[in-house]
Amino acid sequence: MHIQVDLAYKYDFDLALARLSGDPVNAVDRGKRLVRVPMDEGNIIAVRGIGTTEKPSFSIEGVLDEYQLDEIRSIFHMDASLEDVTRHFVDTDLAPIFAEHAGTPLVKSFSLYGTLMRSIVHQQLNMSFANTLTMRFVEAFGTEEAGVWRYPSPHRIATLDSAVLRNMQFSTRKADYMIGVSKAIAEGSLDLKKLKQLPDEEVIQVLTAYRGIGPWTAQNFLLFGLGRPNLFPFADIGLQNALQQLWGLDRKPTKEEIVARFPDWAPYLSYAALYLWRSIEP
DNA sequence: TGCCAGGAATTGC
DNA sequence: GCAATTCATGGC
Repeated sequence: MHIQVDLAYKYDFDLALARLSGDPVNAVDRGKRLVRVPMDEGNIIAVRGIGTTEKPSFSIEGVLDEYQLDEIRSIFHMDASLEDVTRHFVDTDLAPIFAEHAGTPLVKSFSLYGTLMRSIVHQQLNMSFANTLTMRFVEAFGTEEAGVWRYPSPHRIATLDSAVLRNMQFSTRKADYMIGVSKAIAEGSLDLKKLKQLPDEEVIQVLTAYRGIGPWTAQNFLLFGLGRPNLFPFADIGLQNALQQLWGLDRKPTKEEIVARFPDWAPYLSYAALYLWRSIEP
């Protein structure tokens, strides 16, 4: 079955697909304007762009109920207006990049656990190598169905010896982080779904209590895992580079210089981050 | 070749 | 408390 979803605001699906395809785990076909989403319930839902940026329309394909349709709309940010966000930044220093990439939605990750594992892998590694490692992790321990990869269960990773990951070119430290967090989830002491109900600060407090999860990883989880609108990972080197370029600095901006802009950008700090990242992507 | 990469923990003062 | 150091390896 397929359901058509039309949006009344500007939405650039091709940009969304471009960003999603940055992670090779995602089953994106930019030519067919299609992405297939492995749902937590086990089924796979395809989202196909059948409209334009100015007149966005989507075909949601697969067996799904009302709950899953809501989930898809939430993941792809088809449930709130991007116009409000864009309008908010018109009078700020970020106006040019919001104009250039207008309609870029905040698309969430397809898996909460995957977001966490991927974030740990990406800590202090270049994107290319980090993506290679993430894909290697998923292909070794995850599952695949009809060309769509799914992150492994935390239970599977919890039982691994760190040497196994070490042999796959993960650092011993990263391996310990990933296994440790997976154990907490497998044992039930860490429930990622429950974090949905907590405010940002409490989520950060809960997550950073675990070895390997610092502020950047926790903020990343809030932003791309839970889709929270007001997070800015100021420790992110990519964001620092984007701001250095935007502001024409010959050095990286200081934390103080970045935080000084927050009053203007709030309550949409996540979108400031999203569009800044977008501004330095090819 | 040496520095950097979508950090975090540990150590040193 | 905060800065410096360590981790670990591919990319350029």
